[in-house]
Amino acid sequence: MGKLAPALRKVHDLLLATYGPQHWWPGETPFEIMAGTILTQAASWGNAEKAIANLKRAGALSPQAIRDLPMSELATLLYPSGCYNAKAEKLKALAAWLGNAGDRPEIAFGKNTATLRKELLAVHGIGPETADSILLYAATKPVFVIDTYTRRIIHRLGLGSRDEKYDVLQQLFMGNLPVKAALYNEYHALLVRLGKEACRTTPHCDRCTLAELCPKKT
DNA sequence: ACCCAGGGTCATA
DNA sequence: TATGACCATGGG
Repeated sequence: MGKLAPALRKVHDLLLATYGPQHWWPGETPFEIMAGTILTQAASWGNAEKAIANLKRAGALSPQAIRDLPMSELATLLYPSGCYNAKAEKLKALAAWLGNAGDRPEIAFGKNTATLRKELLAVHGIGPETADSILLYAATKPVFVIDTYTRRIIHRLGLGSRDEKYDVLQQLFMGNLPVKAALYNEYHALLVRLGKEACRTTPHCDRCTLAELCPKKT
């Protein structure tokens, strides 16, 4: 456990006391969660949800169905989430990868975390944040997800530079907190919740929930 | 009329 | 390794 363990715990506890449990990731099946991680890329969750609803309505929320759909029809279903042609390619790649495990995420998730992460990163459309979101929220692996909100908040708290590498930020959390999926799940969701509230619009944390923890402005 | 949203890929230097 | 264009819709 590193030196910043107390600070990071304090942030978590304050956020949890303020906002309560976030109940992430919304989604009824592992595959729905996996699809969601791709559809929400650079898109609001609301728009991603519309695309998921379209897939459900079309009976296309399964790897097999996505492989069978023509690209143009798949893209049409994804329209509300933006970047729909790019995302159609990404879902095709995800569905192809799941095919290697007999279309059963539980089988794929049986591999050790490091191996699984490498495989996910090799899939077109899956980068570090998406891979880790899948590992944490679909596979329930203890992996901390780093997103743009997290970067900003860590910087505001004076715990890291703005352009820190992904792996470094991830280690900041995983080296200072118990390695538990339930904790990482809630923590990341709370950081996103906070990011939506105030930490984006205020140059300093005056209006922010974490104001008491932030360095005071000079 | 911008800027951003629970990013990632690809081309270029 | 490190920027920048691009994907593209919808809400503030």
